[in-house]
Amino acid sequence: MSTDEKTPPREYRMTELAEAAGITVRTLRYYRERKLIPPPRRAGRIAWYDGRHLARLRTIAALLERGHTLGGIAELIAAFEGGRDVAELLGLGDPFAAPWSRETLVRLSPEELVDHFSGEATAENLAASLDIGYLAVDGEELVHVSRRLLDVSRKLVREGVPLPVMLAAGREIRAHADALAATFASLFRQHVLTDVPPGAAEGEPPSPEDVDRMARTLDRLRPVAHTVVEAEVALAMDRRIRAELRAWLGD
DNA sequence: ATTCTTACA
DNA sequence: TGTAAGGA
Repeated sequence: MSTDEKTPPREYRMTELAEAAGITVRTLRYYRERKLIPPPRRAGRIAWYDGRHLARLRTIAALLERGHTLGGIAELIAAFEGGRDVAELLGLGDPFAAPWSRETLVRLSPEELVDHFSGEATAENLAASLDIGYLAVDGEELVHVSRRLLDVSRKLVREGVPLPVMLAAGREIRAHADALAATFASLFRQHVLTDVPPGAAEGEPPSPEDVDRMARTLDRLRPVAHTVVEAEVALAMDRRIRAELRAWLGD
């Protein structure tokens, strides 16, 4: 049941945007100076802001509420935008566009998100989801990085798992997944990519050919990693279920 | 007169 | 972060 209010690409003057975001004009200007929000469109004397700016301001407010400093938020934003540029530069593009991947991005209006997680769609949970990287802000919409993760989140919440608890678990799993990815990367780096130069860390800039080969080779990690992790998790869950049952039966 | 920036506290 | 002063 989403109310179809008129949401044409509205634009805001400084004062309007500040009021909509619940901050002062001075603060708005301060955020802009600190590169926390993109520059507005300039029409002569007037600075025009749009929904993306408002969304960004809401994100900043949520992160501030959660205890982040302005400096930390600026780094997050820079890393997010910078990382995207680096990926495109390397020709990797959207990682979920790969043919082997079953991941799809899901665009959601804030209203749809509330529909999915009614009572639990709070500013804190939104900030946490942004922080983990499950959600990203794109203009006036939100983008979930994985249809499968989104579906399973809804299922778990319906099963009674509180969203904050689930997000904390997600954070934990993310850490393990990062460690797994690092293991695979190191494996390839040391034993498969032996003929590739050390890298930009301390040396000559790598040739475009090397960059290309590096990207392709690392890309071959993906199916390998998927298979190994899937099989190992299956085995681990098997062992765990047996152990839980044994403990429950009081063995 | 309005809208925004600069500069100082 | 508020605000007075000044440019366009």
